[in-house]
Amino acid sequence: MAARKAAEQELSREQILEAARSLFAQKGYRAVSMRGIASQLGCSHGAIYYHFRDKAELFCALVEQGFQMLRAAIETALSEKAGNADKLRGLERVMMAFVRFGMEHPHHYEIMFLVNDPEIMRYSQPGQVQCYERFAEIVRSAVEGRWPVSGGMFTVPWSLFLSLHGFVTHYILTGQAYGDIVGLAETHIRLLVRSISS
Amino acid sequence: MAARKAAEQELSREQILEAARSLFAQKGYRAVSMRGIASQLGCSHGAIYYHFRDKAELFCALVEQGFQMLRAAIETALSEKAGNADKLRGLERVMMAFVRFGMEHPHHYEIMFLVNDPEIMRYSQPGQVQCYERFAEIVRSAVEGRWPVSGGMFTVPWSLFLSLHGFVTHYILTGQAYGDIVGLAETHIRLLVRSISS
DNA sequence: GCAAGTAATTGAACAGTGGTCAATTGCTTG
DNA sequence: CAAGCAATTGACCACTGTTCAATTACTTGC
Repeated sequence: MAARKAAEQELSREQILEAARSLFAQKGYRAVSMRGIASQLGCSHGAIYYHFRDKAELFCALVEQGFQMLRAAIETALSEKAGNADKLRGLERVMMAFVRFGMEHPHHYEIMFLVNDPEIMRYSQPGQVQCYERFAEIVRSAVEGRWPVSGGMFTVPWSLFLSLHGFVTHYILTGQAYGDIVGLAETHIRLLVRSISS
Repeated sequence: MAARKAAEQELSREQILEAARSLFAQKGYRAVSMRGIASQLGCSHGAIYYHFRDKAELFCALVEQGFQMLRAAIETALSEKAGNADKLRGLERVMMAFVRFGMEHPHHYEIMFLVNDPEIMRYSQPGQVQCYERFAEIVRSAVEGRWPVSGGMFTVPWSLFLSLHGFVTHYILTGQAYGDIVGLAETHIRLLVRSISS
């Protein structure tokens, strides 16, 4: 006792992603229901399951887009009229870009780095690995010479990342805006860079 | 068409907390249902609502206990045959204690520092503030002299905390055990302390 | 000793969730 | 034009947190 829509109004993967993106960005993962997305699209919730296996898969498609955005933000920050001489400043800018990205796309960040729902962890997220690899490369390049990079695992990039991660995580939770914490972020990052520049 | 239990078998707040604690510790906040807790207690789910307003209030009661544990862990670490001479080592031990606490009580930590459910954020958590104040005090005391503590907001303790927070957050998410990451934690903390000891 | 009142418990009911699936339909191809 | 396919529907299931009238055990006043 159901029907099929006319070809013009048929549901596309892209349309679903777009509606879902705006909803997830407003309310976060759990607060958005498949029925909610469907009603925004003007279709039934069952239809979405034809295009995506479940809510998690739908969401993870958006997450991968998020990592692409982050990579772009990092490259942009790195190439800002780089004082190539001072790679540490470049690193600082990259770290700021990371914080900024997290604060300006909190719900993206949340799922990219902060989701423990098994239903989401099922899906692998290659974008995350790529993103971190790039960051580590930038750190290594900035530290080169000042620090014994070889000899055992070089965990400095990882420590820096986790320290930024803690910052972003906390301020996302408290719902603050990027503008409110730029100063604190700069102080935080300067302290971190200080620890590797001596 | 219901009944009341005999006085001997009546439900106490403590019993509920105990059952809930073990369940939450195993499965986390969302994966535990009120009906699940009730069935473990051998009562109906409605009965719990007589003792706690809602699921969030029940959980937050456990969180406050968590902060008490954390404070105790910090004090213990600080008083471990302290080389009072070297307060930086004491700080390192306190930071390790923090990481250890997080890793050994991941679900406690999760709700103490990682919950964004509005339903839980409604309840204020005084324990968190107290805990951080104590930590900041220890940092200030360790840094005294080496660093311009006065003059503007002294954000170093906050930066250190966020950097630890990022570490714990990440490894809780990946479900690792404390033993697996002690080494990494030590490296991380040494890097952080390095940034304030120069 | 008994009646009234209170405190605690129950389970049905409600509105919501994610997910499944037979039935139905529009479109496409032979 | 008939057969088949692809897309959509909405009833349905099992579950969630929460509410609340009804019921009962215990306590208190007389």
